[in-house]
Amino acid sequence: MEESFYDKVFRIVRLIPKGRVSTYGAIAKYFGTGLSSRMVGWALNSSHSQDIPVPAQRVVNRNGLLTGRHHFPTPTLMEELLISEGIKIKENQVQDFKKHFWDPAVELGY
DNA sequence: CGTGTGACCGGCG
DNA sequence: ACGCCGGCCACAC
Repeated sequence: MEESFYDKVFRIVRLIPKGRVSTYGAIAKYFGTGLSSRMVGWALNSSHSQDIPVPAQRVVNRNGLLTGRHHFPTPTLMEELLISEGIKIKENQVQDFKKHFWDPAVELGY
């Protein structure tokens, strides 16, 4: 069973530690510069269909903005989850985003 | 089989 | 500094 490109994305997202956040671009880059960031968000669009919960709330755009919050069951759920993990959110924006940033290419060692 | 779309990113005017 | 445009790959219709 080869894992689809979705499963790879889900796996990386699940590897994001609690209290950390990552970006679509960072994950896409981890796959290789060939993959565009759009694919990451698109894959996450199917995350709801996965039996294994995917912490998609930890994935934000490079601005630290919770762009994907509209795709959650409730638009406030994403913010609530991040706050619940100790991340501070202000106006749909991650505070100290750079400090909470988790880069798979670095943390996982490329 | 071709077109459109998508939770983005980076470059250029 | 800001706004607009193209690119990039995968999947659905």
